[in-house]
Amino acid sequence: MVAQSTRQRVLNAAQQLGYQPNVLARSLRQGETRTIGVVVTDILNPFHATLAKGIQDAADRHGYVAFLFNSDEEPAKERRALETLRGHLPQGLILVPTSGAREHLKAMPDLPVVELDRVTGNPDATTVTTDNAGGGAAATRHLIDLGHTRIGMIVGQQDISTATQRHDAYRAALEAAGLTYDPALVLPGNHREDDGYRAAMRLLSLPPDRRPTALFVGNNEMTVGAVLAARALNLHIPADLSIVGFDDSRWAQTMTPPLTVVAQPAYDLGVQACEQLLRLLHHTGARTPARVQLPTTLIIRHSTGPPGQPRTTASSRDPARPASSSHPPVAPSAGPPRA
Amino acid sequence: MVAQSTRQRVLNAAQQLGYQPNVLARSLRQGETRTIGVVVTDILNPFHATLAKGIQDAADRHGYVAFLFNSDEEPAKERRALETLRGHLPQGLILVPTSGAREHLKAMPDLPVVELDRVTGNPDATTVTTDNAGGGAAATRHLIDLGHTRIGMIVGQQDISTATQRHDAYRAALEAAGLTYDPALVLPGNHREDDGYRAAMRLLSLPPDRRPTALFVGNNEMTVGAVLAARALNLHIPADLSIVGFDDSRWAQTMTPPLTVVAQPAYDLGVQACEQLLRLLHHTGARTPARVQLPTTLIIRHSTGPPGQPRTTASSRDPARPASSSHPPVAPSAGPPRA
DNA sequence: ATGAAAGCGCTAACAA
DNA sequence: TTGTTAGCGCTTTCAT
Repeated sequence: MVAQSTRQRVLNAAQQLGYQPNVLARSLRQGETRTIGVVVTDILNPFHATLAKGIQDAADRHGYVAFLFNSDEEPAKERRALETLRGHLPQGLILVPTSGAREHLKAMPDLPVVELDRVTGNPDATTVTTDNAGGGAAATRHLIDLGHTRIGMIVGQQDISTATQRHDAYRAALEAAGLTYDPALVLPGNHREDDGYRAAMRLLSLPPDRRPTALFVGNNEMTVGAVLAARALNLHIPADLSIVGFDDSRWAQTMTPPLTVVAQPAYDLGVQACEQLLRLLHHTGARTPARVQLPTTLIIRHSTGPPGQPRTTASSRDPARPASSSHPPVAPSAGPPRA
Repeated sequence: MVAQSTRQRVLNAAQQLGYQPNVLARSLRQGETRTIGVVVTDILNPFHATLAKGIQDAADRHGYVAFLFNSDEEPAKERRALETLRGHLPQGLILVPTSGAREHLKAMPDLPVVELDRVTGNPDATTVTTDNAGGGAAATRHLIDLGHTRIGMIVGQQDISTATQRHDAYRAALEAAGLTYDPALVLPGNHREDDGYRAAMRLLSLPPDRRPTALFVGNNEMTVGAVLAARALNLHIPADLSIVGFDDSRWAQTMTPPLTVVAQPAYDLGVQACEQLLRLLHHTGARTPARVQLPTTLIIRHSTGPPGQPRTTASSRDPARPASSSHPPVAPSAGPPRA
């Protein structure tokens, strides 16, 4: 409520002096920081980095700033991150939960929370996830359709919702096809590359008549390990072993052979999570919690094929084959939007 | 200065009530936020994600929290990030600068800044970088020693210090070996995968007698593009084309064939940057600015070898070769510390 | 349309 | 050792 000219002069002066309002004082006064907290499980994992980018971009569009923390898959670190975050009075929280999350969240009862990718099981929570059941089923059916009957799975920790959902879908798909679910072919891992490596080594070292001819691996990092294990055992993909991974990545697109995967829309997951959180903040109407679920897509590349003949040792045949002519050239991999 | 028992009781009560000091009020009062700002160029690039992790881990150890932003390689976004950051009164800043950074930093003259990986050229700046000159020279010499005489380079933007340093070292190494520097074999790119793809496509489409037999690619993302371009042209690595990349990664370790690279200690760079910044904050003595430079390592894998015979079309020979036996199995790739 | 004053939650300084 | 007070920079309210 000032004359235009005065307004302009003040604004100019502010500009000149490089005045920047003190966000802290403002936040303290009005009790709103325009800040949201984000805790992902592993920022070095491209899937999580992409989630984070989606969140930050969306938050920025709405005038919020997102503070990003890392739990490194460790409940204790998650707890620390949440405590640190809390001191900064975020107006909401987006969390890829560890197994300790449900407990930790009790300490911050009034904070709007969106659970992203995984879910703590809290029935009141707003969640943004992917269709893990559909993805797990599609992957397993794809292998069944190719003729595999001994399909192994490397599965994440059973206290993580995505891992159990993918595992349940795998089991259901097997049984729906009349195949028996063999617990000996299912090995757990803690979501990291070397977990996948170790699990695959064990599964692939079974005697030939019991060794799986195909592997469904429950997350992107463990898939890398599984592929390396197959290489170390000199098993040819897909002739000796078919592999389906979960979550697409440039690595999956460009490895030889390009990997068949269940793709998840990571960037959109992040954007959705942020949008849901902002909805929570604004429509403070306590209606039924939102559950957003985004679809997965089975992308069939060249790491899956019909099963080969069982043989006594893996390296006993394997005729020389050209490395690059077995599949078409690959164009530059598409990433999430960058601009 | 309270009796022990009282102290305990108060602490307990605080715990019970879930009391958490209000960081904003505290910061406002004491004028120190225990916060540092971090702006990297591309959080989706594993190199930058690793820098960020090193910084965050180090900051955490010292009781600081690091707020992470993204400039997406765009000066305008960098400016926005810095403005946002400034409002939150960080006590210092770690920046992987874009070309606009020098200008942007003028708006925040009293903020201690560490320039990370790249350098704006400000002589007063504290910097933490790698030995780009040494790395570029080692890569080039390696190719020369293998017998290559037409060595191309895909180089980053010339207003980015790392790009010019690597390029200058390449040129100097060529000339030191008595080879002529051919500008037609040097193509610029904007640090992204598709820039590398396009540049490599152009270089590799030169007539056979002028086409480079080896490529030194100036950063990790563009190297991916270059490899895919070689595949698209059905050029065999290393028989038809040797490639050396800059910056190691899991992708480089596990692609076929495993990539020869100049490795940089990304995680340590982040840690060092944070430590230097904290040193600036505490030893406020305005002595000569620190310049930390970490070494690079040439890791010779299987994407480099002696040049083949020039041929008219790339796909005219290429006898079938076993894909997996030409190099030893690869163990799970080592990453930076996670715990 | 403008000015004055109170107070957000904390801590540093001082007084008792 | 304990209690009181002022003030960080801002916004909101109320009075002019």
